[in-house]
Amino acid sequence: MSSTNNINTEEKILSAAAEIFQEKGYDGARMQEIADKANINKGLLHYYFKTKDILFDAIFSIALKRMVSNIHSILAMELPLEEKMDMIIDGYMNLLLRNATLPRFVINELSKDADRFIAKHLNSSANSIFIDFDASVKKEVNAGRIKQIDSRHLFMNLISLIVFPFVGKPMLQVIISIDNKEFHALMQERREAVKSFMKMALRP
Amino acid sequence: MSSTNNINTEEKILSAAAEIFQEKGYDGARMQEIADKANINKGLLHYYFKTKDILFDAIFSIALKRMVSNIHSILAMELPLEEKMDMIIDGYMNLLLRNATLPRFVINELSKDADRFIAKHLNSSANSIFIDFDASVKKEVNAGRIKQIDSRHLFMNLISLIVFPFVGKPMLQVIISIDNKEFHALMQERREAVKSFMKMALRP
DNA sequence: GTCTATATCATGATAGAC
DNA sequence: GTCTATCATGATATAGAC
Repeated sequence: MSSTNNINTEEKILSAAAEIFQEKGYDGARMQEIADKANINKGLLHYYFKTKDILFDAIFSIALKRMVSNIHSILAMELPLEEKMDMIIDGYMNLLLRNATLPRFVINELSKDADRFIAKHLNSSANSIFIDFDASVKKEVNAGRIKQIDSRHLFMNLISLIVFPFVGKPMLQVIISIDNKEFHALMQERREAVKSFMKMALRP
Repeated sequence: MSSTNNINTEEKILSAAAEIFQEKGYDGARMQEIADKANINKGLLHYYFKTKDILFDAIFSIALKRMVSNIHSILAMELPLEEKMDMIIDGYMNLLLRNATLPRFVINELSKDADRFIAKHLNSSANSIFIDFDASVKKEVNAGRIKQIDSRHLFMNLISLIVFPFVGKPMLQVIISIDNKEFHALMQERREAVKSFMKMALRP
């Protein structure tokens, strides 16, 4: 019997649902397609997750945490600014090279009703960790070790350089006209490219 | 009678559809909601645009062109690299400050089936304009006027810094924890922030 | 051109046998 | 737990009166 089967089936569902939801979004995803991908039928799918919303929330919650927990834990560390930034670059690039559609999914669903999702899925305690980053930047600026810059723009620049190429891939490919293979090679190099670009921009 | 009414109604539909599709995407948009926003009924909506797909294509085509035509025309110009980049920053930031949801919409729908959309909506002649940018960068690098850098990464960096904050707004707000008002103020400053960041990074 | 009413179909969800 | 119906809803699309 089936305490083992339970787990296998539920995991099969979650894994299938993650793929479908990430690829097509909540609105585009079909319970039938998720059931097919998990090799079960709709009835059983609804047995494990009563509604599409409940299943979606399970997937989205994991995705959102994956997307922000890295950065929160790094920002909370006691480290020099440069090391913090390098760690963020390494951490995110590793994550995104493995799961390129994650940020687009999170951003999209978040943008439908950000407040609701944040309240629902995030321990609001995670608040205001950014003030540490801000303090780091001001310290480095005052010590003359980096150029004067607004820490919020600096932070946005950092995240933009890392995340956007993955999110905006289809648009970038239209403009630059490179194929998937070239694109992938470019992303492999990008970890170091972003690190050096940030350092170049900040040198006094 | 109604040659005037035609135009007004069609424009009302296009304007309503643009709002709804951009906000909710193809899958999330409802013909009923578009009809409501245009102050007509579903029957009339289908009289002007036989299917949802046809209406969507009309909207998406405009959005895609708006998103890439700027940049294509600028890249095609005979101008020093720095001026080119400043023009791209100004052009895009103006566009996005006026229509912040445009890039997310384009990227999303594009990512569903990039090839189909590109073939359908873009004169494929627009190809390979990027080689001009590449040549500009190499010239500046060889002349020692900017730091050594891969032109494709440089281009990605430029677009990322401009576009991502608008696309990733909900996620950035989760991490930085700023409200809409602060965010808007930040975007107002950002035009100059990006210009100076790019120049700082490239100085030899 | 514009409206109301309706056909058609797809989807999320449930009921009930095994 | 798993499956096979089946229901109920809501969405696109059409028909036909005005």
